[in-house]
Amino acid sequence: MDGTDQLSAVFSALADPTRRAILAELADHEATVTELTAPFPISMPAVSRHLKVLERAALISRTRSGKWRSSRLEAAPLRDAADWIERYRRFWDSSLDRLDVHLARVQGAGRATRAHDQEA
Amino acid sequence: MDGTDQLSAVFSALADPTRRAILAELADHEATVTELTAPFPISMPAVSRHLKVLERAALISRTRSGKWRSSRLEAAPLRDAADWIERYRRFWDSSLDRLDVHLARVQGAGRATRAHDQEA
DNA sequence: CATACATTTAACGAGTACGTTAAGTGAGGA
DNA sequence: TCCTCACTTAACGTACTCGTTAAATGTATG
Repeated sequence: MDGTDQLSAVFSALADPTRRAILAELADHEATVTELTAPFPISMPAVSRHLKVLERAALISRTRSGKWRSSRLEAAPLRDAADWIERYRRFWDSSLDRLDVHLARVQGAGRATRAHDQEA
Repeated sequence: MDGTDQLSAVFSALADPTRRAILAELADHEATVTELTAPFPISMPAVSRHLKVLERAALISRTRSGKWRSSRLEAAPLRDAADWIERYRRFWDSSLDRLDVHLARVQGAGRATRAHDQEA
């Protein structure tokens, strides 16, 4: 088994409430480490490490702008996570007549065919 | 922050490939611990612990049938996880004309209004 | 009752996660 | 150049994860 496959890294990153909150923040706007630290009762080094985890999971990208490092949301891995979970939709979505809508979206146009690991 | 909120427990449970594979197994059929152990190169106690993690995350329920304990998939928490991720769909779903389909499903009929923690 | 079978719990070890404070790096500004 | 600001890395403690093997536990069954 791989040390850390992509999907595991993503779910693992999402397992922390602070990191989820950081992603929520970044959904609104890019932000520097200082800005991201402000809302939380933890130190800047702690936030810096959270950002590193998110970066390793490819959930954010970072660019240097002079003295500041700006973090930007990268949602592609969330798509993979969503795709994985989607397989179980039928187990909670009681109205099966919605399946067509679901399939329409999953196989929907506007998205190129991507290779998916079959894993689980 | 909470010791372990529900969503964190779910994402944390999903972060392990073995546990994801167990869920995939249970999607096909209920299974005993022995049956669930067979496909994996780990000991039964290890699987037993994975099942405990999944149970704490409410992703499975278990019933005793004589000598055996059967595990059953409980997908409700996956719905919560999916709902959380869905908020970011617009960041990877470039074709915005699919938004209506998305909204149709998210707010779709057949699902009672549920309370959602606003958290992140 | 004794034995076997299914599963869990205990005890241990290595590795990782998450927080802290203190020290290091790198880019501007006086 | 020296100082400051933004951020990262180092060092540390505590706690949790994931695996192991060995010892319970609990439920048939001979």
